[in-house]
Amino acid sequence: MTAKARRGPYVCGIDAAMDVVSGKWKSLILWELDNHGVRRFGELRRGLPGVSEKMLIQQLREMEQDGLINRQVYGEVPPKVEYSLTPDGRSLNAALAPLGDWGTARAARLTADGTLHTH
Amino acid sequence: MTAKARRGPYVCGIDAAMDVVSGKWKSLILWELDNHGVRRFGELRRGLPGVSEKMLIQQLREMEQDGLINRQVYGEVPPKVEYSLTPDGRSLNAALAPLGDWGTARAARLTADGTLHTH
DNA sequence: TGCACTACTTACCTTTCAGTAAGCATGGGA
DNA sequence: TCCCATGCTTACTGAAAGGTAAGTAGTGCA
Repeated sequence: MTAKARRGPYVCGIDAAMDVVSGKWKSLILWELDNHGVRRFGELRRGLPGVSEKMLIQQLREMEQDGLINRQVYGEVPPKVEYSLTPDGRSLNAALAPLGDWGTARAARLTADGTLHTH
Repeated sequence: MTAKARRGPYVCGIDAAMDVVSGKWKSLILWELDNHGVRRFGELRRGLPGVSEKMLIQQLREMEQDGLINRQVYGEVPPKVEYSLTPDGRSLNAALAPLGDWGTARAARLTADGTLHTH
């Protein structure tokens, strides 16, 4: 097996969720897809500044395996592939919302304190 | 600087929250401290089966730096140190709850499908 | 003829994360 | 005198995550 052997026995729910959402770009992919509904590979790449093609595909593949996203291939040339969220992906994104709010509030706190190094 | 140079500019709130909660044991530490209120180092270690002393301290120190936990040292011999959550730590734990529920539901789904390898 | 477009794939390297094992300081009890 | 307990610290090692750069296929267009 080349893919990660994950889905091990989990200590708790957070564990199980983290297994699926950890990875530098996954939450952003979730967000992009939830916002736009459907996105092509190139659109996603342009929507996530700094991601490399290798990383983007890697994360998309894992998310597909984990049942978070759908991958629709059109047999055209040049190739066309569309990605969208599954119901699981959408509910995960919803479950991440409070965490996002917490993070936003924290970032605001840090900026106010001058603790954040913005450059 | 020996500590991680984190708190970089964040793309979104999830990013900021993940920066602080990623790490193999942090969510479990949060959970333990929320459950018990106050715990000594040894109690935490015994409460997190499989954690090494090195990892536990590393994560506790980072969480302290991030303002999630309080560290109370008693100048005794043998040493005695007590850890507890700050208000930020408690609110983070609350924000993690929906994610935990999602993960629990997912784990249940996987087990029902027979997709999960339990041994 | 050759270049562009798209969605990948591959090889290689660096950085980060995590685990093991050992050592340290101090005082009390056997 | 030696060992035990506690809460660390340090050095070394391996594994995993992530980054860079280049290559691939097939068609259309200049």
